[in-house]
Amino acid sequence: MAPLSAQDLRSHIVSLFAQALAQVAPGYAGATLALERPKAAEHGDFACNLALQLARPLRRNPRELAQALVAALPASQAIERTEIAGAGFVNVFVTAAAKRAALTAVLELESGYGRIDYGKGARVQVEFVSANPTGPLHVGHGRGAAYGASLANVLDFAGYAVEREYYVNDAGRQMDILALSTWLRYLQAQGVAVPFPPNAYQGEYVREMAAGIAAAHGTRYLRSADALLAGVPSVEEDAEAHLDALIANAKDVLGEDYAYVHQHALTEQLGDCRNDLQEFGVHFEHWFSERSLYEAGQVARALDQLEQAGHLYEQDGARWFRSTAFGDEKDRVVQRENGQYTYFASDIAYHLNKFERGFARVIDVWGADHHGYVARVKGALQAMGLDAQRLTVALVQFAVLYRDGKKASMSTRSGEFVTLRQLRDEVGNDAARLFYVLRKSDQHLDFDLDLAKSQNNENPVYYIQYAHARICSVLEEWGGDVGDLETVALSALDSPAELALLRELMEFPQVIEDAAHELAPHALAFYLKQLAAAFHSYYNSVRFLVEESSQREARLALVLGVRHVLRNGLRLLGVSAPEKM
RNA sequence: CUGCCCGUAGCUCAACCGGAUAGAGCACCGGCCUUCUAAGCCGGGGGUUAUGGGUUCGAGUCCCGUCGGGCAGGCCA
Repeated sequence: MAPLSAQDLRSHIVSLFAQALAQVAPGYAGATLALERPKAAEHGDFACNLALQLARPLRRNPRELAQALVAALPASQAIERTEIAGAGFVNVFVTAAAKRAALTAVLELESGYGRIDYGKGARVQVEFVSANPTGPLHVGHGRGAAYGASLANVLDFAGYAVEREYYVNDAGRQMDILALSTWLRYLQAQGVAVPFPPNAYQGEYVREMAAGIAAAHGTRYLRSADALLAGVPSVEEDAEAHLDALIANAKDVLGEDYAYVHQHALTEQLGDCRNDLQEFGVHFEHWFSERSLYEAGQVARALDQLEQAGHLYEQDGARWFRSTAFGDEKDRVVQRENGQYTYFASDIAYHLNKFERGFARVIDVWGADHHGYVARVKGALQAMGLDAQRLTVALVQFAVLYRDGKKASMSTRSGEFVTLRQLRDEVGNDAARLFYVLRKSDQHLDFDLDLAKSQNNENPVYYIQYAHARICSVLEEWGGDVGDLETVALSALDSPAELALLRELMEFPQVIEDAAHELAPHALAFYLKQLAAAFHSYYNSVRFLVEESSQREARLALVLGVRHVLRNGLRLLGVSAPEKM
């Protein structure tokens, strides 16, 4: 028979059932039928629960229905046998020849094996990280980065046209606080006696930026403390008002020079963030500036649109969006009493902009602490007459670091947080990338630093990579040209371990589809562990470099196929596949 | 107080949008290196899926209550 790839084999069997269904229950011919992967090998390679699902509407005994389906199932060379089990499952056992043919497809497709057309080229935007450029990325951002990057890779592999985007919050108050913080440190370094507010950015990196400015421009930004502190309420009175007054004075006192300090701080921090992510294997097609929304008048335009649709109103001097009309708990302010737009206002404009760019689907990756924002953003989209269903917000739970079995401290603002860079330096990029996506994203993550660093069998990173390195080692020992293995006879592959491994390889495209559908890269990570386990088991059960050539070549072809899949999967997760360990 | 998320082996976690006997790893116990990498493999014990009800052929999964944990509830971002 002609080699069917795993994906083709699956759809081949689906079509057989569709034909059987059309004969047994013509009225339900259009029903969507899905094949399950049975957990237990005794249940075959595929299972169909169609009979169970049709039992009720047809008012027929499910086992009887299963009998009828099996009887109506067209013959196929790919099917060894079928059996009816349990309440009415139809278990399908695929022939060894069909499984070997799937391996042939793996060897032909190589790095393309597993790439599917599930997304049908639809444009999808994945926006992630989007941390304020006000300081180094910390370990919480790291999880969003690893999740978002892996997810985007998986979606791309599943046939979507993916665009990765980082939303740069370069317009808000937080940036002003950073600029102020930097300037205050600069003044202090110049010997000016100014206080440093407790709610300003405390980190060492702020001092470094100040030193950089001094080194490049000397005393150009030196001003008197009196002018800066004029009319500023005390910290004890109102810490936030204190900060805001200092910012206002800084803008006054520095005049044109304020823009330089602001821009310098932004450029420095964004650059640092970019480097950090690049080293982490995370890249973006677009870095989208919040400020550009204001400069292009898009914030005002978005609010006009809401205004004209009658979804805004004035109260207490502020402008509100009636988000309660769309299921939110309370209405939200979009423009403050002082005329300033809120963060929410630019977020509305940003999402309008996203939708206007024509994405079939928009995925926002947010920290779980932002879950309260989902309703209002979706509400705003609806209010503007857009289909909020096209937006999916993937909430990523926090990651908590553990060292020596104890929580490692992670407080914000105080400057005492563990940065992503520190984490990467400590455990390495591979361990960080894999550990971050080893859990379902909506699940809290306990990140065990000691485990991530350990070089032993407890560490899943090494477990998977070791499988890859072992294969490379075997192929090198063999010394032949792996290209030749593509066409060798595979009929020697017939042991239970070999058929089990073939079955694992066949599952890969389906794993990609599931991971894409569920937005769940962890499914891929689990699969790779499982594939590595099947390989290690095989490795210990049989010798590859045997005298008999057909057996030797067939086995080498099989492990070469495993290597392709391990590489493809690890690549999507941003983890390296070393050839030697 | 209100809303959202979560609760699965001693520990860390899976379970294919309701399917078959709830699965892995670690830890614990016992085995396997003169042969392609022992960072590996093989075997063993371990569960009332927090708890009480409900829905149906069938529930860890859906609905309600209770207990326990996390996160939100600014004219902050």
